[in-house]
Amino acid sequence: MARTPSSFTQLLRRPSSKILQNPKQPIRNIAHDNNEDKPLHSTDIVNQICATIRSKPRWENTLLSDFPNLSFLDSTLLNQVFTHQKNVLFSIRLLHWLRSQFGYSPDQSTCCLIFNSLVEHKAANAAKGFLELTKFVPDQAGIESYVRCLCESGMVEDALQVFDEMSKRGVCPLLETWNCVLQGCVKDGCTDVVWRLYGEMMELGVDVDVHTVGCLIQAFCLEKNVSKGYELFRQMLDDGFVPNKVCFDKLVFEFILDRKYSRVSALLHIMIAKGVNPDIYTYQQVIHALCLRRMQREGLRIFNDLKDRGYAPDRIMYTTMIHGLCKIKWLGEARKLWFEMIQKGIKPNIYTYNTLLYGYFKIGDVENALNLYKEMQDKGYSETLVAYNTMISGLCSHGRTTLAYQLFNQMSRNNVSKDVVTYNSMIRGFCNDGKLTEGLNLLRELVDHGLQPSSASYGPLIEKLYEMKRIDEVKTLWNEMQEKGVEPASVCINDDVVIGLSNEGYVTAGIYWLAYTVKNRFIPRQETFENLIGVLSQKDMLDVGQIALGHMFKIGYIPSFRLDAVSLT
DNA sequence: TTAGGGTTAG
Repeated sequence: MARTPSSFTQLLRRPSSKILQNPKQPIRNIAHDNNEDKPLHSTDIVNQICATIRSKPRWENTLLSDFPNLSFLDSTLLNQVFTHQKNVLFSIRLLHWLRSQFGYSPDQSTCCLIFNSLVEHKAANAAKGFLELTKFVPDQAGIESYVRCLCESGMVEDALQVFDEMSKRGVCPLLETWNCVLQGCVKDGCTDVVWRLYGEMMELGVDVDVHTVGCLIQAFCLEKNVSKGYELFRQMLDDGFVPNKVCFDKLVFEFILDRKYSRVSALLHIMIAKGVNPDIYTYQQVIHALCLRRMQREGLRIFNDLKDRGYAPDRIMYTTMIHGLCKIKWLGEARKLWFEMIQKGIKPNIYTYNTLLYGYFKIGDVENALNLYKEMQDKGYSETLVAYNTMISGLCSHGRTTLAYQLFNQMSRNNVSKDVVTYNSMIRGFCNDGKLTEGLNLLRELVDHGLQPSSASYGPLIEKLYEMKRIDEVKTLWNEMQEKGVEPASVCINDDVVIGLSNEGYVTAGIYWLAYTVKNRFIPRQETFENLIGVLSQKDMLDVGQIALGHMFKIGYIPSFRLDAVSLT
């Protein structure tokens, strides 16, 4: 059985022609869906009204004069117009126009017609707005379609609200609807809701199916409880069911993250045996997971192997591989793939550009990064949150704080909202430049904007203030951090500063750090532990010292000092 | 022809 990542492609056969194509289908544009179905009770007038609405951009200004003798409140006529008018967004516009012109409010049958059409066309937002506007109450089937429509459009919170109301009224939804909501929750990463809903299903005695269990497997994967997910997966197979392909892919991904390569091989074998062939989605996940585990070399081998076997990597596959290579600073290989994809006719998109931009900064090639950013500006890719964040962080890492701050200020002018990453990057930049006041101001601004600060918001400021011996200010910041429940992640908060603060009498810092370390079972340096225990011992905080010592033993560190010397026994 | 996959700090 294959057990190493690079042998994962051994089972591959040449892909069928459909796999060679980009599997993404173009999204149907409802704004151009002009199927000329015959109206139910066809009249020329209906056709003319619809044609006018479709062809005149500002028909609202002329519709009355275009049809001077028409009674726009004739409900038979309106129903025909709404039926014939296939473009749901135009229907909504017409509805608003009729309201403002004549105070029109649609009757039950018209509401039903428009609402069903909106839901059918997956216009979730418009459907929501329509319900709010008209106070229309759809029938049971309508509500269920609406819930599914909301889920499929990613509006899971709205869907849950309607869904929960439905259960409160004692109505048991269709299995299809349950599954759709479960899937939506999985997509949103809300596993707690998945378990709650599944519990309700059990209580109501709903017969679940492959899709339901598929969602549970995915939920286990999301919670990093892959062994539980796999158990359920095996159980399904034993019962004679074949789980969704997504489950296979997610399990493969998680097993690679867990470095359980024999499990991955087993899964790939099962897939083929069950007629669920691994495809570029599967291998994209394989490469992504390998790169996350710093196994880019293996990932690249698989990537090339796939090409040799006739698979055509798509844009996402290229982006994933390029990103992996950028992360380990293999910019030469990354650029090779960048040009290769262009040569194959795949244009880099906003993700690919951001990735390469990150790569240039990673190796400190600011010049090429700036050139690429110019290209992004030309393509209209530059004014997004991630592009700005990549630029600001990259520029700050290489001493170009002033330019970074210019971009930072440009964001508000261009109506791009900043997030905690934007602020943290800029704070770090200012601190590196010794511009503490500016950094502190940004921390205030971050909080004022209602964003939740993280340890990376405080870390650089605390470190710099400590370096400058402004201990009182450090204490204030530390307290604020603790009050906001921000954990002192070791990548952001320097251990030596924590111990130093404890040593200077501010033991709170050490205790908070210790609680975080023990809770998350982190493995800090032995030296940090010993220093902390030393401080605690001097301060007669033996109980806390015991906790530190206990955790230290658990990790496997053997204290280099004599225990009786710190009077902890 | 179900959809599912990719980008930013420390």
